Amino acid sequence: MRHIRFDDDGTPIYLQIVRNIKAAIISGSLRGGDKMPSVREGAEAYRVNPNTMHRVLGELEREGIIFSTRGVGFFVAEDPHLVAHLRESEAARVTDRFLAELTALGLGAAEVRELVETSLGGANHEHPGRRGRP
Amino acid sequence: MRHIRFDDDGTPIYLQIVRNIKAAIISGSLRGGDKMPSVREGAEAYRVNPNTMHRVLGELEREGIIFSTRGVGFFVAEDPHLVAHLRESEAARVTDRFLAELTALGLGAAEVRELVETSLGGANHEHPGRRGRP
Amino acid sequence: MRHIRFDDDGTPIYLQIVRNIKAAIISGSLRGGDKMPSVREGAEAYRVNPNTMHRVLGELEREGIIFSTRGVGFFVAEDPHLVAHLRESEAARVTDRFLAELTALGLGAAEVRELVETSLGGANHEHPGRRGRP
Amino acid sequence: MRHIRFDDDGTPIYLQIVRNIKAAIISGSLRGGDKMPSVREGAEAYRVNPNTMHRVLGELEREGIIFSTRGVGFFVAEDPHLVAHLRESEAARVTDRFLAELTALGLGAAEVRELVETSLGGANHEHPGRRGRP
DNA sequence: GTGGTCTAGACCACA
DNA sequence: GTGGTCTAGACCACA
Repeated sequence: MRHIRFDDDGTPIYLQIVRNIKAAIISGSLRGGDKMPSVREGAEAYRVNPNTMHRVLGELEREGIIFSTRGVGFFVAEDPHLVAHLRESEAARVTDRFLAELTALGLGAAEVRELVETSLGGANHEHPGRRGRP
Repeated sequence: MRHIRFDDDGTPIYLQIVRNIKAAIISGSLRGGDKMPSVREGAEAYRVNPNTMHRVLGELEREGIIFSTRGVGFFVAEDPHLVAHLRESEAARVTDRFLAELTALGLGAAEVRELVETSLGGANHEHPGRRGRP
Repeated sequence: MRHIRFDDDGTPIYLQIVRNIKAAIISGSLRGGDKMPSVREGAEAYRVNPNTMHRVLGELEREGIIFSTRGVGFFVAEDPHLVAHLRESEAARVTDRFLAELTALGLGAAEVRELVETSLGGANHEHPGRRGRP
Repeated sequence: MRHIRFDDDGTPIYLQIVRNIKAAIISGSLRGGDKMPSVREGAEAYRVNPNTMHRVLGELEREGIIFSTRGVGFFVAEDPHLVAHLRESEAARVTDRFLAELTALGLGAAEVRELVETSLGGANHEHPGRRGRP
């Protein structure tokens, strides 16, 4: 019998770590100016090869999320809009995956809207402080 | 430094396999009346312990998706609405997770709708054969 | 000569324990909201493996009779109709087994009724407090 | 914590074996005139002490179900009514236990009758060949 | 063979 | 601590 490989959803490890670090910034547990763990520390923490960790930091630097100071290390960028930008791009990524999954199940736009409205109706997903006046 | 375990998203393996099998039924690669792989075969295929595979099949049986005949094997139920029911419940699960993720990012209902509409507009997510006439 | 295994009546241990716990709830020695013994304590008390005890508690949870709070323990559900429901389902189970046994002995409906009436007449099986006034 | 002993329903082993042998006679797998296994064989088969097996055969002899011929062994009695008598006494025993269990659950005579009628109605428990004329 | 039960023992997340 | 998951491996009944 054929061996079925399980898909962790297939995302390469280095991108999973990238996302994990972005989540840490969005949640505020990592802030502008904070020093990142060194390649060696990060590799140990995530149990990956140092090369993989290097790739992670390189990708984050390429996206302008962190920057390096030679001989010192990597630091989180001090851009005041960093969190907002990360939030937006994560939201877009999550939404794209959501629509891809529903499409794979054979649903169309109308059914997607219906599902979203039903779920929105069930719980209060309104962001606090943005509700209309009483 | 603490070791961070990477997150397969944390879902237990047995539930991932359960979902995988449901997907096979939704996609039609597994049909009503089909014999499931035996506990031992499935365990080998998914590279898990037979106990874990048994748990998977037990869970599917509990949900009425498959049934077992002792000494013979497990079979997919022949309920004509099985695929429709699975599709619905999977869609609901995916939608709930989607809204939970966006809420965690701090988005409200209006922003969710906007994201969905933008993504729906971007690509053609209409189910083939369900579009209105021109 | 073949070794005959004696029959605990063949019921798996985990189901015997499940029934035992239901009896404790029906009899009132276990009440809504009560904390159940932990998996490890129960395993020791019933002299079974923790896995088996976990299966017992899992089955009771699946039936809605108890619920678990991670890191805290299992508790008896606080459903006001719990005892009545358990009593009914146990009575039905006992009755089904009774009729199956008599049928296996070759008895028909008329003979079953006769046996029941004879036995009811012999002893006082009337529930206390439900008899008519003198 | 106190150790809970499980009850196999408490019946002594020798009586369980006695019942088992009676069932074999009722079912016809043991017939009038058949030779019983020797004490030593029976002890091995049921995995009990020879003393226990001796007690079993003694009890069956006392009830007139088997008889012994010195130096030869035990044989099933050739009484033409043996099966009918065994059937009746087993039916009475089963019925008594049934009523005891329902009484323990707090049910009265009316509820017992209702349960029996409901269960009799559900399946066809009529003995074949005893149904009324068409 | 196939499913079903059980023990032994490890490791994890959560509180 | 407590529940939850998983592996390893044994033994059983049923067909």
